[in-house]
Amino acid sequence: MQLTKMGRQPCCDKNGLRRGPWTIEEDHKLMTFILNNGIQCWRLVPKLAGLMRCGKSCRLRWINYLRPDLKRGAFTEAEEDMIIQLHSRLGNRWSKIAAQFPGRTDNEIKNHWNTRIKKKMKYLGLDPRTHHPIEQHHNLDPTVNIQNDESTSSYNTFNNHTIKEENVNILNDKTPTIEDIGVMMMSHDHPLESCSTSFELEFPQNWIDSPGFQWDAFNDPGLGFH
DNA sequence: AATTAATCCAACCGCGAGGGG
DNA sequence: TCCCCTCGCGGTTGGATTAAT
Repeated sequence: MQLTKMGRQPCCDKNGLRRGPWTIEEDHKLMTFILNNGIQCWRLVPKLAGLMRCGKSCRLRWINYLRPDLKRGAFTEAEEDMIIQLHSRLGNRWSKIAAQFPGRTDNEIKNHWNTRIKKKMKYLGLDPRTHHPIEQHHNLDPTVNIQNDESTSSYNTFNNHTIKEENVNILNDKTPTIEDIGVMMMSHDHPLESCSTSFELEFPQNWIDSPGFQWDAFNDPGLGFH
């Protein structure tokens, strides 16, 4: 890759710019600036907000942590099921997947996939990339694994679901992929809408408590927080 | 209590897409 | 058409935390 010829510059001028974890003060500066001014150009944001960060870092911090519409907390089983379904169709297109989950970030979903769901699928004998069984002799026996299996907490995603009668045909025809299982569960009891009803705003308490913070600012139509 | 291993997740990096001059 | 720039995406890293020994 010939960066100099193509003119692509490093994301930031390394000299004098801070990296690493954000401080409360930095968060507050960035938040205040965006609330008051919106976002026109990320490259200008740190300069105008008085931050010694590159625009890219500011953008990431805003999107993954400061955005007021972020839904925090653990993923629900329904969300996990939906992620698996979407991943089987979209692959590692995390932003596309995240678009189906209001309040979740692509980074959050990606991390959850890499740390939890992948392990769960491997444990079930499924290839996380293809969503198909890894080896034939490790076939998932749906009648055993989908029903309650108290001995393995890794099966939780499937534990609390029963299978519709018509779906038994699917299981009889072939070894189900995790996508099949997801379809069965979605058709049964977990419409995605149920995930968002528990939507909850949880801001970093430290700067909510700080002087000058006003929830009213989020009503600014220019910011699109509705 | 100390050390090591495992896990989690925020943040960084490199790259491609796309737009403007 | 080419060059430059910004933005956004996906992969990866590394520090903090937790669990195990």
